[in-house]
Amino acid sequence: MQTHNLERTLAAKRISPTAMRLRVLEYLVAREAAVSLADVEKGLSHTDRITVYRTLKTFEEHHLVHSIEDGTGATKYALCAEECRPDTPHHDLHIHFHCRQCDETTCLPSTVLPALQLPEAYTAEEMSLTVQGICNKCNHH
Amino acid sequence: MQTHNLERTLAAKRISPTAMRLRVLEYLVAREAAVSLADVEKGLSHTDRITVYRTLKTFEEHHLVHSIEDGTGATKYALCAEECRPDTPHHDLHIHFHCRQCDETTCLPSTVLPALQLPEAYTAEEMSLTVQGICNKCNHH
DNA sequence: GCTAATTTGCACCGGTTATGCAAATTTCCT
DNA sequence: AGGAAATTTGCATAACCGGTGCAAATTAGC
Repeated sequence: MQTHNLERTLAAKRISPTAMRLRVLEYLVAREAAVSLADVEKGLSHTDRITVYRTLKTFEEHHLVHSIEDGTGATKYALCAEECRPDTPHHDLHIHFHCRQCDETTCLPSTVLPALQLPEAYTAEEMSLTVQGICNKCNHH
Repeated sequence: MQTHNLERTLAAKRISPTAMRLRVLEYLVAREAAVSLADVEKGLSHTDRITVYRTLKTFEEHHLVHSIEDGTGATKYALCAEECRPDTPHHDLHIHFHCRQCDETTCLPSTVLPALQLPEAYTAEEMSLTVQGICNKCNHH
């Protein structure tokens, strides 16, 4: 994502542009990796944790971000791809990569999930694939 | 797994067979689905939660069980397949299926994960694939 | 500008994951 | 079998994450 008009981004997902939401979105855009609630709280000064929490929930409900469980225990959030529409169920069917060295979690949208053959009588609705390892930055010393 | 000699199972993974560990293992064997710490605590009477917690951690360290993050917030544990050796890194490269109706999480070992093509310079060490949906039992009304 | 709706900030709760430490148990050795 | 050393257990206690209720502040609609 580049050259952001933050208000425009919020409006596209039908989110009222309050001061808090603009600050949180600005923080999300600046960061490449997925962020946790604690990350945002530390990154922005003079903010209430609960308000940030609800802001991220609002972003998620309006499909501006998607939540990621990367195994660290804390839910992380990353901006959705442009294709995510505010009214359709969004699918983040890409890999979420957690680097055990720098502890950052990143979306790998280029890696598409292969179709799965589930056993008889199982119905899949959602899926998530998390990979643990060493990311490209940490591999380049 | 069938006709268990519990002591033998523990010994194979180099775990001292204390009374507590035998009880927890017995409970794990009896259950088909993955169990949470709270499940074990409720299933066994007169047990200390912390002790069960540490017992499961010990089982995990010795590769008797593997832990699963199914999105419910609580870590669940399931017995490892026989191939898991106590000294090698264990791979639970099967699907973990969480049924949103009966709320049970099961391992689907028959469904092998296809090899992934990660982007340049990413090194994968572990991965987990969780699928949410309706399981076979709940689909059969 | 004024009213209604939404959003924010504070207090507070609950569940899960953890740690420290003394008592109990198990292991090991003779 | 007995007794010391190592491990394991149980209790107290705490950190952390996610969440709700409610009144004050802010925003939106007219």
